[in-house]
Amino acid sequence: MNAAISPDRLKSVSLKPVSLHEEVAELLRQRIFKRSVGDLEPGSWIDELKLAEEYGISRTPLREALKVLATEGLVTMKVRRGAYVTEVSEQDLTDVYHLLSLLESDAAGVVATAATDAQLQELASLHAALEAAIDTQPSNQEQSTEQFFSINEQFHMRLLAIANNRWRDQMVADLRKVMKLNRHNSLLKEGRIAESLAEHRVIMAALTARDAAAAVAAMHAHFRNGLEAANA
Amino acid sequence: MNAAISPDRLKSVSLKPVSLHEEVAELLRQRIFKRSVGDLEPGSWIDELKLAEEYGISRTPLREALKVLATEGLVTMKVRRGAYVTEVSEQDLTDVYHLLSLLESDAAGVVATAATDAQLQELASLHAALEAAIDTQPSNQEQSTEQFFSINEQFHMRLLAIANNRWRDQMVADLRKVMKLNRHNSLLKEGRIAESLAEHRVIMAALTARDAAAAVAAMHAHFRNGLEAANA
DNA sequence: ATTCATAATTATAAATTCAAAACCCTGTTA
DNA sequence: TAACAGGGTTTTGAATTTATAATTATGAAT
Repeated sequence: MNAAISPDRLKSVSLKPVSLHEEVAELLRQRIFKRSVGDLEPGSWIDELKLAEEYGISRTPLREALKVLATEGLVTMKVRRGAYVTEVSEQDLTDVYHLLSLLESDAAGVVATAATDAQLQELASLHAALEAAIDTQPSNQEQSTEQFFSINEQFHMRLLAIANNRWRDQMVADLRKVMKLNRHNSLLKEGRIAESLAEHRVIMAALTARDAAAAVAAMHAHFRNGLEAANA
Repeated sequence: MNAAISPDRLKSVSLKPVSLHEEVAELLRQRIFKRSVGDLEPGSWIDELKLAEEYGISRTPLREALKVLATEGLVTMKVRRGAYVTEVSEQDLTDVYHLLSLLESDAAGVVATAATDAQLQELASLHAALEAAIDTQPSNQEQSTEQFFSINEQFHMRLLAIANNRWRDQMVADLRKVMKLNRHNSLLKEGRIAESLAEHRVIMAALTARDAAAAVAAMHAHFRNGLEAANA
């Protein structure tokens, strides 16, 4: 199932070494997000001994990883009772989505105000790529959709990066993780691609016009529509 | 200096037991916030061995606590190099304050829209207490100021609670911790009490009128003024 | 004298061991 | 039959030990 972590992981996997507990945290995140039945389901108890054995490590780094995940909100720790995968209610999802919308909309406003022309150009390029991904009508529509999702994510990421507030970036990253705990985790449903593209056009226009208020409003609308689609 | 943690801490301190690493995390937070010279100053390396000895515990729970603080942003961990107290730049402070403002303003909007009449009444009571704390002109002005700060904090806390989004609460709590890393950590400067009170009046009026947009704007203004005072 | 190599020291990371709390099962009793 | 007591097992929490990376110190060579 899950291979043990190889001893030479550090050199083979990445240039800069990462501590074992962080690596384990990432592995656990992925398993939690998968939500496969019988394996780290929401609400389920996390068997430290079993996991440590699976990964071929001791309980120490595993427990450290669990504490990191707990601070991120992915697992919940009960004293003397161990760790449980956090259950996210519909209310939680709505709350988290609300905050994501708030943070990203604000970021859009900041970008409209403070971005350099070169940075706006970058976003414009990404937006153009987004348009292009749909414009083309390939026989393989799936690939086109996939590309759209990918570029869409890049656009949002780039926007946040340009807004240049590492604390917000961290918060958005954590909130997105929580969203992923849910089964309908996609922030962008299929079938909404055309609408989404139109919304992006409005956002881009507001940014280009350096109209902060409009950019905030456009991003808000983009998120609002996304939520409605997700709940449908 | 710092007394060792007594063995019977659990029963004596609180009803529900709390794990050692959480207790240590809280102690470390306080020490970091104190910013006394020579003791956990920003940027300084954290000596695990020394701290563990001071507290009379092993390195294991201490290291777990450090990982929690790292996720909160209070300390920074470098692989194979240990933990360092996070240095917050002026830029960081501005960024964090911006987010606090954003989150609390949004909360005000939510409260204006969704709070029950009883909840609004609660806030009104707190606001009245705030007015009263100033109205009285005691010979001891210090006590009055102290009371004002205390009630002010209660008001903001209650507002967040009523907005009822535990994820936002968590984020605000974390951001406030970061703000406390700074020397000018007060979100509310003395000498601004009269102005602050006036701003609160505007906020309260908007809430009572159930005017979400006005509440958001009023809270934003409240924070904007607070920042200017802090930078002065 | 400065630089590079290497040995010794120090500190972090992880594994292992130990202690104690919670859970579970069985048997007894009301 | 249900509830409770008690013992054994499991599992968490913390301490201790071990391994390894990084730093410092030492010394040799250019």
